[in-house]
This record gives sequence, C-alpha cells and structure tokens, in this order.
Amino acid sequence: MPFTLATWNINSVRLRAGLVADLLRDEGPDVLCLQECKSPVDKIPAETFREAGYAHMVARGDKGYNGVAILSKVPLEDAGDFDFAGLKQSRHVAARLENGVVVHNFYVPAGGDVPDREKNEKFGQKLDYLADMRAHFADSRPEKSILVGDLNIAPREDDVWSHKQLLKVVSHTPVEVEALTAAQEAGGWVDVTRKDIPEGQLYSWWSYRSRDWDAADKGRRLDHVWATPDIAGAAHSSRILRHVRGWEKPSDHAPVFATFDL
DNA sequence: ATGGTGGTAGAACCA
Repeated sequence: MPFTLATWNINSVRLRAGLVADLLRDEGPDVLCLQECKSPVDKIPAETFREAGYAHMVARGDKGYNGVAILSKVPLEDAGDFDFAGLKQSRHVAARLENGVVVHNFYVPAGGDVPDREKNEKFGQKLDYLADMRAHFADSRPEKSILVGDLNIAPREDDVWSHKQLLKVVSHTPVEVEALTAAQEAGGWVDVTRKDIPEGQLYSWWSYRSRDWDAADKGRRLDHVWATPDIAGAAHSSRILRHVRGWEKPSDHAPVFATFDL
C-alpha cells in the first residue's frame, strides 16, 4: 500500500488552519507533520482538519511558541515525546501507524543569530539538542521509522543559495552540519529527499525579509524527511511544494512530501 | 554593517 507523508513548518496552526485544509484537500497525504504550531494542543483547530478527512491527531504544544502535531487519515497511536537538551519546549512528538511504522516529528531549535555558544545561549542549546538526538539514536537503533521536521539546518552546499556566503550563518555552519550528520549517522537515517533528488539546488524555506522571495530565490533546505534503512528503499517521489510558499499569507516554509510503498 | 518581514500578544521575544 503506498503511503504519502508530508512535513510543513506552518508558523501558527491557528492563523493558517485554512492553508492546512487547502493542502490536505489538494494533495491528500496520509499523514501531515506540522511544526511551529504556536498553540496549546486544546486550541489546535482539530475540527477543521477532521472535516477535511483527518480525524486523528497526536500533538504537543506551548502557548505562543514551538509546537508539533501529526495529523492523519488513519488511526495513530501516541508514541511519546523527547525533551532533548532539557528545554521543556514542545519540539518533538512521535506516533505509531497501524502498519507499525513510527513517525518522529521534530522542530530543532533555530539557534539564534550568532554561531558561538559562548556569546549566544541559543546556539549552545541547538548543539546540545543535536548531541542528545545523536546519543538517543545511537542507543535506540531505530527500525521501521521515519523522521521528519524542521531541523533548522541545511547540510549540503546545494541545500543553500550560496554555500560561501552562508558558512558563518546559523543553519549552515560546519559545526551544525557536523552535529546533524552525527545524529543522522547514529540512527542510520537515510536522507530520503536527497535519495530521490540527488542533484541540484533544493530549498524548503525562503525568508519573509525579501521583497521578492521567488525571484531572489535565496532559499535553504531546512525541512527534512529521513527513514531507517529497512524502509528507505520503499520511498520514492520526494517533492517540495514550492508553489505553497506563494500562497496568500503563507508560511515561510514549503511542505516536503515523500511516498513509501509499504 | 544594517535592516529587511512576520507571529504572538499586547511589550518584548522569537524566527
């Protein structure tokens, strides 16, 4: 049975509930993982999503910041959450599908502006979060699992509009890329998007602070779909829905999709 | 080197 999954940093699920419903109706993924919901769980507009055919949800939320949710057409079992780096922020939730696949939905800390943990506590928290991810997946050796989310790092040179100009910009510094790669390798995670689209520039985020994001095209690939090796071979048709960034009152992120034949 | 925009919440913080 083919199974389609998507991840999208929505930047307020309440403000953009209509856009979420539009995406669900247009594309019909089986599962949609959202980040930056910026809402307590009991104020997520679940009824709007139910009416669109998504009756199942597993979520964690804080008032005003962070927040992650997994919406699904088919039943989900809450599989818990991690509090990496001890931040007490809603940055992860996991769900188990009926076919046994576990979906991890992450919102990795952005890390502030200065890429130096001595001068910027947020950057230290980001590195600590990634180190805890690495330690956890080194221990847990995940199987039959998918990891998605806004990881707030663009690891490859062709994941940013200018590798050279972003080397000292948080999201593309070598120390962050090394920390993310270490976490990925600890779990044996395969980068499904790059398995399917190995060549060329690929972005999922364009800043709001640009007069014409589309023409300037100064993007970064911050949103990722990973899978464990036992199911990564079943993945195909990865795609980033760039046109969604051009919708009215958009998120600054575009949704990333993948399909698995499982 | 700076400031550009947007969300939450009702000033300042975060991205």
